[in-house]
Amino acid sequence: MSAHYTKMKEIPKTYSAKDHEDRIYKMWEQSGAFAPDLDPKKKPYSIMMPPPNATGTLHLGHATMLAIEDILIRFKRMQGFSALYLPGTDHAAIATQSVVEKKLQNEGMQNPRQELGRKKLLEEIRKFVDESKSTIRNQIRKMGTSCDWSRERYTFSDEMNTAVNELFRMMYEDGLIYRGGRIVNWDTKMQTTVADDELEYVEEKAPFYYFKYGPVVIGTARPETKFGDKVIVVHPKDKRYKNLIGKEFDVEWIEGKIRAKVIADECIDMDLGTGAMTITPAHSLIDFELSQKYALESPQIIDFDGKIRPEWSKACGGMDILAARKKVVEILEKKGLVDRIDENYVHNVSVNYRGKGVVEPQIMKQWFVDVNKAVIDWKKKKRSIKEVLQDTVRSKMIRIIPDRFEKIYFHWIDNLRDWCISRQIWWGHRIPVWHCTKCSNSFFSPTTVQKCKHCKAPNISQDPDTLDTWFSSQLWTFSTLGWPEKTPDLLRFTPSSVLETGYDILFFWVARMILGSTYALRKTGFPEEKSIPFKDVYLHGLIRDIHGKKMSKSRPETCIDPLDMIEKYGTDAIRLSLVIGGTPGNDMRLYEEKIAGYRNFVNKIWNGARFVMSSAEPSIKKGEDKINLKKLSRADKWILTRLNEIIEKVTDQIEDYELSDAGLTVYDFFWGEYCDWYVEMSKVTKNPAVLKHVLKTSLQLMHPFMPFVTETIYGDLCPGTMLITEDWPKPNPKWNFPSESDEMGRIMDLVSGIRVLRAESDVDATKKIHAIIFAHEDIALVLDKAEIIKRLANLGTLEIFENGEKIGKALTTFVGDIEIYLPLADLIDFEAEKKRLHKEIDDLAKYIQSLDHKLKNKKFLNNAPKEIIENERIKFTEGLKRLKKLQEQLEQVSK
RNA sequence: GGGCAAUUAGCUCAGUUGGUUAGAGCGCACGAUUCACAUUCGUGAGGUCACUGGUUCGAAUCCAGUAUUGCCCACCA
Repeated sequence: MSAHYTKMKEIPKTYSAKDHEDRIYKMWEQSGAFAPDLDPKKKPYSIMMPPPNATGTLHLGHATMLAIEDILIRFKRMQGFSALYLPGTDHAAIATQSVVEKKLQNEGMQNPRQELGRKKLLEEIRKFVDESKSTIRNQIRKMGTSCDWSRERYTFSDEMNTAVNELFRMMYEDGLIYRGGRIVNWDTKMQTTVADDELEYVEEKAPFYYFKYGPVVIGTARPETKFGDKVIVVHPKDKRYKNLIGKEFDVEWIEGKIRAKVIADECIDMDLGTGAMTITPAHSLIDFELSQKYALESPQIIDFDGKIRPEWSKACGGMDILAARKKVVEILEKKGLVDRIDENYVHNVSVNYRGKGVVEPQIMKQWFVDVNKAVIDWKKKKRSIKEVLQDTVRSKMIRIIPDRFEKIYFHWIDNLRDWCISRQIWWGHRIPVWHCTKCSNSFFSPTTVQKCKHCKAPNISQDPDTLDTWFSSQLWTFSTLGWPEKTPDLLRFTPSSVLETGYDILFFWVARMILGSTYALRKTGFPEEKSIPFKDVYLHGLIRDIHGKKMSKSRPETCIDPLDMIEKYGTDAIRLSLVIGGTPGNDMRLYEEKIAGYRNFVNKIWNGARFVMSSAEPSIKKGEDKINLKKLSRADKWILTRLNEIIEKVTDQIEDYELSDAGLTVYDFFWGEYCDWYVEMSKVTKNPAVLKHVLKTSLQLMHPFMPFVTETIYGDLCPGTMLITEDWPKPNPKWNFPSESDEMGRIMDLVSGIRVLRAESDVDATKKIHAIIFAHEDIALVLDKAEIIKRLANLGTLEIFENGEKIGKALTTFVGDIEIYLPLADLIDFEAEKKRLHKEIDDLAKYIQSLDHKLKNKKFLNNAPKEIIENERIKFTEGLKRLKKLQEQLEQVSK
């Protein structure tokens, strides 16, 4: 028993991820490998991690994001970049406050806001965030994320608050931020406004009512908003109503007589409903815009709790929307004003995507960011936010991957309205503006003030509202680096190299970062190309279940928890299954069998390494894997040539963000070429230096994808070094042996040929049979590799000749010119073999015929490129050769 | 209503600028435990590339249209 064998027994047969991952992660973290090397000669590469909610837990979206980002950062770090991967968490304003309020309600509180007051509720939330923050941090670590924890940031830290206030000041003084009474989306449940793109629509079937309103019939799904309607709008070209336009009259309505007038506007769709509508300016966007246009009143009908204001109706005052709707219809019915009711009307109800509270349009004083005011110095002109948003992408300063999202992005900008940034919740950055009740002026101040800036009176109070969470998120890429101070980190790492996130967040966040970054950095002296937040945007798809459906908590059987999967299969396996098979911007299906499949690959690597390290000195001593060019066998030359090709291919694929392909490239190479062939050949004759070198290089190539298993093995293979900080492999120009590679290709085909013959006959698979080869030109090659052929094809004896008489009573095949015979006389079912040959000859004949047809087609010969024609000719002659051999075989068998 | 994506083997997906006798993994079938690995190895069956036209010497690939599925945006008085 050799010493190597003893060593092998010490290594477990299967790789147990759990036994290594935490230890390896700790080693990386403590070594300082996650922090960027600040050597000024190194080029910067940076990724700002999209911050998960501080109170959240890791889900598949995070896991995908972390896997992709970590692959990129590890790759760049190994390539020698000064690679910064900055982690952080988000205070997630509305989401977090609603979670804590709900929690307090479950603990018995009726209305936490009222009962606790602002200060105490904020304390509660802060406590909750502090307690739960470590959960997500540890889960990020579990994914193997190589981010620099010493630079961790939080969107609601004091530093971040300084940055938010500074941005607010700049925008406020530029007149970009203004306060105005406008129609906003009011969430009656959370008691706050929400932005336009935070709305979600739920389809609902509701009756659609037609009411007689004076001389016209109007249609509506919302009778409860109609108390104060006194303007009828029709299309100016509508013949039905032409003579009514401009007229006034009394109409009988819900609460008695109303003086109504008729106006005309182009915005009316004549084909919709009756072509006439009354307007409710306070609770509909279009109606509001009309009321602005024609200077109409806009009285509030529904209050902020979603109830009818009492002054409108004795019967309905204080009622909920649905109850009031019923009541109004009842009243109108009694008055005989209901024309008809369509019961099958389907419309969309707006809800807040956070918490799903019903959203009502309301007119309120809110803070807005003007997207049309030209204030940014951009390419020698003052430009608006909208213009800059468009230019950064149109001019390719920012590249969106996949590029089809650029169109979606432009479309979004075209429809962009001023951004409502104030929220009526407490958990968030407070609006740094003070109002004076005496002179009714407002002014900016980030700190507490005692007196009004204008009239010096002490009657001042801070604006009660907080900022939309995306207002602070828009600063993420540069406030994390110290802005507004010009820190070395900021100067070095901005713009980020790539922003990686899900496509569902393109508008919420990606667009707003472009907005915030270009504005703030241009204002503080950065040139245009340094003011963008990132150069590339990589958008990953959503993870779905095996049927392509969204994973949903209501169907737990379809849900995959990444942490469970890590526990069961290891982090490397889950990382691979989230990356392989996915392309940017496309959703991907995930199921447990897939993860198990990649776990098998992880184990394959483990065992490949186990073999190599047990069959040679287990570790590589310094310089020992230097390859001696003079001592290379054909097999060595083949695998080294392939390795060179693989290095080049994988590098290109990762550079091009083709991560799935890159992963598959190393997978196929390691398993299908290195293990299946080279390692098997090494069991006959081995070159330990090459064996180890290819293993070592493969580990380097696979490391970004599967950091744990590769680092674990590397630790044994190259003691004293850490894979995470190793150099990314480069192809070695000396290892280019195309002719030996071709030769080995023929040897492998030959082995496969024999295997096929064996499998087709009823020969016991374990039986060591005899084979005869006529190798012709390849005689030296086949003689050289005879032992390998014997072993891989499981032959007992092998005779090799340059040439010879065709052998009867044998199974035969050929590879190129090489003839192979398995003289198994009594074991062969010659009838079956004849049948097989007939079929093969028939298929081949058809194929040759089609080629012949093609090669006789003058149009083909005139139009196709030379190489293609040449190729077809080769295929044709090869086919003929093969056909001839098959026919000879058939003759032999038939004898 | 507008737009985007997908449609290839039983399942999940590849298929580079048009030129392969259309591939992989899983699953299935048959066979294999001599010392890296049964989380393994070998072999195989299985496809009118959704449909209809068109462009071309040549189409899974390009164009037009249709169908199915999913998503996004807008509107819904």
